[in-house]
Amino acid sequence: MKDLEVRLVQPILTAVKELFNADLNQDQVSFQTTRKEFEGDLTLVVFPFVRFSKKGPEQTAENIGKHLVDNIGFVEKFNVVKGFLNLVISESYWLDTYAKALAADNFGILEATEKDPQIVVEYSSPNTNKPLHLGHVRNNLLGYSVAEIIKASGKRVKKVQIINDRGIHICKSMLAWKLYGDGETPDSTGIKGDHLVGKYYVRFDKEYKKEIAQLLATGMPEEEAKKEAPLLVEAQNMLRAWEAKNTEVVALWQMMNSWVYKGFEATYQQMGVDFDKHYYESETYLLGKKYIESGLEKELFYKKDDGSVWVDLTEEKLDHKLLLRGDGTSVYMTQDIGTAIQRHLDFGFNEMVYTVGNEQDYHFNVLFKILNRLGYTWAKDCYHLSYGMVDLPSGKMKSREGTVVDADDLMQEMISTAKSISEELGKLEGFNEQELNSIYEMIGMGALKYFILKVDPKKRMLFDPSESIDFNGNTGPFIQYTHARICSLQRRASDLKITSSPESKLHLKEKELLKVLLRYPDVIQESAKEYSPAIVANYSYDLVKEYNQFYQQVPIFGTASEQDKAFRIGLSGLVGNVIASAMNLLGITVPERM
RNA sequence: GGCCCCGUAGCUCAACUGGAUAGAGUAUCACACUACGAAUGUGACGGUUGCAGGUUCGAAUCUUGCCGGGGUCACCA
Repeated sequence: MKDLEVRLVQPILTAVKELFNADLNQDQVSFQTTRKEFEGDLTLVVFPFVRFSKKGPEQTAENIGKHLVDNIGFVEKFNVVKGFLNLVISESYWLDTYAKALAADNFGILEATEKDPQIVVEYSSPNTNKPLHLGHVRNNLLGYSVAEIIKASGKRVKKVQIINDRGIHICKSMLAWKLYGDGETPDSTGIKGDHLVGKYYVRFDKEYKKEIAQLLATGMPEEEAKKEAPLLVEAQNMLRAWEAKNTEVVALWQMMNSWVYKGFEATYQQMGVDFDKHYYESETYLLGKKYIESGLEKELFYKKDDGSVWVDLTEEKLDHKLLLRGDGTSVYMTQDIGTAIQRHLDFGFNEMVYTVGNEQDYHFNVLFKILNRLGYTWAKDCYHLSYGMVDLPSGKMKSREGTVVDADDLMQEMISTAKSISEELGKLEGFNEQELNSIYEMIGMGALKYFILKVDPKKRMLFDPSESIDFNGNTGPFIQYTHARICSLQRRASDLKITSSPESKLHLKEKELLKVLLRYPDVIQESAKEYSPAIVANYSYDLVKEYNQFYQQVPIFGTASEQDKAFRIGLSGLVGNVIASAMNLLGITVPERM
């Protein structure tokens, strides 16, 4: 469609010039796809021209329409409804475009070369003190998928994450394990490493609360009790010992983190996400300091009497923000400044995308402003892909109240639900155990991924575990099912020795389908531009729906002529390829049978 | 309280960035399997796009004010 628009803009500008003697620029030309109830393929909105033509909208549209038909070969005819000029594009245009799509190796996907822009996409970035939960699932799926979509739009992409492997949170787990752990390990207990460490994080909180209660009973004020509780003091000591590189503490830290990494690796693998480079906070947390200090010398920042360093962003309508503590240690912002600069040194990126929840909108707003103030012109090329929280029917997820949905549990539950539904439907006969399991996994994970990715990232969304595996309607399994059916069709066609061919006449239903199909390249570009996998997801559903209608109404192996059969098989095959390709961008695998 | 995001059918989500009669699914009801896979398709029902103004040929979309929901304003990350 974009292709059509590009080819029409100039002729339209010329038409306006010749007919009404007005010079317009191409921004004033706006198209939309013709609504189904009208005849036509592309619609030009003529309202903007009315003031130049000094005629009514209908008359203006008539004039332009006639001019286009007379001058452009592929504009066959037109009709006018109010101020809308509906253009009918010639059949040969559609067939040519279709033939090109069919001949393309990977229709809609652009391969990046060394000359194309380099994009860094950060996502996941977990803490190492507890396992991943539903919120991380949305983060990972979004980040991975956006990276894949940007890649498909013809740019180079590096996927990175920063692992928050140090700090008070991991010390809490370490301390609790040391005190109450009895030497438990993932091997000795059979518990996944991240879950085991998470278990001691919870244990810490429990014991800590007990201590606070005891202190309160002695009459100590609550504020003080929270700070003075022996466990917390000891955890803080541990953090200091870690920073001082105490060998015992560092060894414990390394051991427990290694458990967590192994656990995360399994979760990432199940989710189907991966990374090109990991950054560790333990290695980067000191990086930002020198940049703050040099900024201080240039008087971009200021120092308070207690020695803390601040930036005044009131001119940018933001607040004052702390950059270095009074004791000279760094804060979250300091590290992010350092890491951003480091990444630019590593990759020389043209753009960097941070996939982080919208509770950090303010943080990233400030971060980019500071980078800009430090003189990094690429600060404007940093983008915060901010996504909304995932709600449960029971309300908000709260770790304290135990209403957190664990990522591993969730994925297993989706897969086993896929299994029970499939068994109930009595599908899937003639597969062996291994094949069955692989199909259940594809379906369960497909349902989960699609359910999350079809929603506009910036919107808060509701996740209902019981309703998420709906296999009807706008769902992953519905799309997978259509793909499996198309594969079946192709197998049969091959048995019947029908080869696909683009040579045919376009019947109405085929043309409708073709129009949707040929939008795919534009959809990828738009989705990449908007950082929204939802655009690809919703498009896939449109395509599948259109195909199912086509399938229901148009016989493929029946009474059709040989030529029509060949055409329909070719068309179906391309639909199948586009579905597989689009799902692949979302990290969803499509089975050939299910 | 200041700032930011969100509010669309009973429910879950769309709407090509200002365009035609706001669309899908789900739920409810009614149809269609001797069929290329019914995990499907067709139809009915369902709306003052939170409310009230403004901008213009035209507003769910831009703007102002209210109402409701969430987030954020840490020497936490």
